[in-house]
Amino acid sequence: MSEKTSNPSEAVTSAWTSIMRARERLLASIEADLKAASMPPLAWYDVLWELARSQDGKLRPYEIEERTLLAQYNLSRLIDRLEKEGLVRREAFAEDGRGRWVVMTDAGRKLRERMWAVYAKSIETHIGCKLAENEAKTIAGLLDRFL
Amino acid sequence: MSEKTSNPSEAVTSAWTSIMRARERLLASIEADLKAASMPPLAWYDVLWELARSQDGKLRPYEIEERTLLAQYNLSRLIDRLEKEGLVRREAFAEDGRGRWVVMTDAGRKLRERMWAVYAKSIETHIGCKLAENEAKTIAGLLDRFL
DNA sequence: TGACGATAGATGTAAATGCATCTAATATCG
DNA sequence: CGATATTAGATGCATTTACATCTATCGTCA
Repeated sequence: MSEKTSNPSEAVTSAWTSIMRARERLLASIEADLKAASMPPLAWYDVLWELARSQDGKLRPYEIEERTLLAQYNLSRLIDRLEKEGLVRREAFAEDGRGRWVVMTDAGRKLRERMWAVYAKSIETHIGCKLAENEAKTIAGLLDRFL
Repeated sequence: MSEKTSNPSEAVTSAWTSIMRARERLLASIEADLKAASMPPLAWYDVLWELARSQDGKLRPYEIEERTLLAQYNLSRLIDRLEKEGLVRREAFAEDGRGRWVVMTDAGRKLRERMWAVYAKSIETHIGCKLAENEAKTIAGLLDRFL
């Protein structure tokens, strides 16, 4: 009859708060490193990275949306900013008049690489240094259960 | 001589992206549940919870800041909103003219409890259901290394 | 075909956030 | 003591985000 859901255990609750806090702390550290290197925010990297790893350096907005988990309206405006900086450009999508391509420019590729140099070091410093290989795998394995 | 930091391993990088994505997804689900129940955002809960668990139901802003990882200027304005809703009130801190107390009101206590009913169920549904007890402990243990 | 609902993406407006800076009070140290 | 530095917290302003809605196009089905 009743939609009974038992309350979360102590361990589950503290797993959740650990996820929130770890992410908060780590993101702040990494963003700080990027900023210290005069780089744009991490969200820019995420989009550029999805484009870089795609087949032709171009994706539809909705594809980027799926891969980055950005909200549609946020992505739309993020693309505006990237475009304004010359890192991507929008092109028509012939097969569907509603669609667009987001195409990475050379400047976009270059910036992504420069960002990765900083970002990679930052990941290693803040995360890699504190985890054994198998621990990192454990984290990824368990957390991917939520995707 | 050189500040050599080796690049992060595949496993470390994917641990990081897993943290980001899991948090993103879970937070979105939980916030959606709260909103569906006409409740304020999770950040309100975090502050109210810190107040509720404190000795006298009151804390200094900087204490809340430390415990929630909110930025000082964000917290200051969040307290504005809470105060406007009658959930907390600011009081003078006698021992230091610069300081303030943030005092939880009865309405604040009540709301926190109502929020917890929703929040707890949400945690259990989205997280608890997908983790064994020892897995939850593993996550918390590993992620707390970053705090 | 043509009406209708669904989908891709953009956008106006309000709210929240980030950044820099400000005020007021306290601590430090010559 | 008095000048200076530091700390707690607030705030003006620009940027970003959330929410709702809009436009344009497409797919479906009578």
